[in-house]
Parts: sequence; C-alpha cells; structure tokens
Amino acid sequence: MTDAKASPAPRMTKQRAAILDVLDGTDEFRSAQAWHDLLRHDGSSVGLATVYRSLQALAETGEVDAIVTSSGETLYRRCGAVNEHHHHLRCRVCGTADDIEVPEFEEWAARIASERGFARMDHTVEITGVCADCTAKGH
Amino acid sequence: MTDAKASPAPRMTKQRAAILDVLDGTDEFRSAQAWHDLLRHDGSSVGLATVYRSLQALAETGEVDAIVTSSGETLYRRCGAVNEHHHHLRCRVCGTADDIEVPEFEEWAARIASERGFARMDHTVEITGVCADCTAKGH
DNA sequence: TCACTTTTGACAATGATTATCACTGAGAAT
DNA sequence: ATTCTCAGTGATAATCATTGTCAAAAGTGA
Ligand SMILES: [Mn+2]
Ligand SMILES: [Mn+2]
Ligand SMILES: [Zn+2]
Ligand SMILES: [Zn+2]
Repeated sequence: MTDAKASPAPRMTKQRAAILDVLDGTDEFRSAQAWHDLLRHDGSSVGLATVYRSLQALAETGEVDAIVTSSGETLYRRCGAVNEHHHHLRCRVCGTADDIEVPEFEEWAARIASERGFARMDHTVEITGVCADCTAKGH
Repeated sequence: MTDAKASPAPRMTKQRAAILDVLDGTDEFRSAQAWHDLLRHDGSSVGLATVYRSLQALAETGEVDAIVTSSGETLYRRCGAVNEHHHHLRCRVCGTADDIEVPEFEEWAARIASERGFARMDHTVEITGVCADCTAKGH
C-alpha cells in the first residue's frame, strides 16, 4: 500500500508548551475551561479554543486522560501511566485521582461480550468518592 | 423524628402515561429527544420539556435507567431490574442493552476505596460494542 | 531568508438541557 | 358533581460547554 498518511508531527508552539507545563503542575482532573483559567492566572494569554484543541489532541495520543462527568463535562489531567489502559479512583471534590487497574474486569468484560456476539467492545469504568483530605475538611 | 417530607406521589397525567407507554415499546436506550420524536410520530403532542422532566423523574425513582454517552448525551430506557443496582452491555448502533451484574467488581471497588480513605463512593461501569444483529447488517 | 503549513484566537454558531411562567387538569375534599 | 389547589404542562427563551470560522501569526524544512 502507499504511505498511510504519516501523522503530521505536532509543532511545539509556546501555547502548547504552556499547556503541557500547567498540566504538569497538578495531578487533578480539571475541565478545559478550568485549565484555561489557570493559564490566564499564570500570565499566559492562550486562547480558550486552543486549550480545547490541545487537550483533545493530547487525549487522543494518550498523553492526557479524559473523562466525562455525569453532567457531561469533560475533564483532563496529565497521566503518568502513558499509553497503558487503566481507570481512575477520583475525588469528586478536588479532582485528585489515582490510576488503578482491574485486569480481572477486563477479562470478564471481554468474555461476556463475545458470549453474546458483541464486537468492537469498549468500556468505561470510573470510580469516584470524596478523598480523605476533602472528607477531613468537611466536604 | 418528624415526617421526613413524604414524596408528593406523582400524578398520572396523559403525558406521563404516554411516555411510560412508549418506553415499554422497546428495550433500547434512547435520548430524551429521540423518545420525544417517537411520541410525536405516535400522534401524541407531549412537549419536549415534559419528556425531559419525566425521564429525569423516572430515572431518580429507578423506574428507568439513565446513562451518559461519551459525547455527553443522556440516554434512557425502561429497565426490567427495577431498583436493583446493575450495569449494561449496550450496542452503540441500535441502543439495545442487556442488564449485567458484576458482584466481584462491586466488592473490589468498595475495598480499594476504603483502603485509600475515600468515602461516599460511586461508580460507573458501562460496556458497549456492536451487537450481533448490527454486525450482521454491516455496521 | 522563503515558502509552505500548522496553529492560533476572537467571536459566532451549535445543540443538548434547563429555566420561565401563564395556563391546565388530577385528584382530594366537600 | 362542584370546587379548590397546586403539581404538571408546553411554547419559548436562556444556558453553557463545546465546536466552527477564517484571517493573521508562527513553526519548520529547504
Ligand atoms: Mn490515568
Ligand atoms: Mn437496566
Ligand atoms: Zn479530594
Ligand atoms: Zn445493535
């Protein structure tokens, strides 16, 4: 076959750098708008649309994790376990999250699905709660 | 203690009846707007806002299941397993879904959470794919 | 430096959901 | 059956996160 349209290697702009930088600042899940606010407060003048675009791009390459809250808002955070399939135990108050793995579940899901003739499987497993810190603070 | 504010027993309006009726028609997950369309096609003149309100109310009492898609849209369907905590194996094409239970997972989630000091836990487990029928139809 | 693209950002547009608010009818009481 | 009252309804406006537009700005390789 002919070249499968090689991925256009993203350019390193100052906006992208600023975004990656602020992402590294915390291990909390935040919305695109929240990250944008942080950037502005840090003196950066990155546009909101750019923040949305960058976070989405980063999410696709697996450099950041994205989750959808029950209200439909998408949250992002830079993730340590790059490229590895995993899930999260997240605090609904502060957004802090731990990476977790559930190999038994993955197997179970795959088996159940194939038993029923399903194909192209996908799944979502998000566990939330209020972390020890936030609980102590009365939340 | 004094009366814990008894729930005001919902009234049986023709709109509510129509909605429950159309919900019973299929076992597929549909959006509020999709259900509204179905109702209109069936000759009912229920308002869109009423469909939203009713579905939400029914979801709170557990009479219907609600899930949030990855695009943030909320889907509903009348559920057989009333009041029982469970999850779904859903077809992304036609919306059909089976109820599934994963007791081991529930236990595991609770344990992991308490180990890390989390409280007020909650979780989401949604498994999707393309069902046998839809696969056969080339989807 | 130059030409070629990608990326940006201000702002408009989308689209699902929610809020309004005057009006209607379910059902309890008489 | 008639009243009374407020939950329920619906047409429509308002929200609000996200996406689209497009001219201007800035990477990058030659
Ligand atoms: Mn992660
Ligand atoms: Mn169900
Ligand atoms: Zn917390
Ligand atoms: Zn299907």
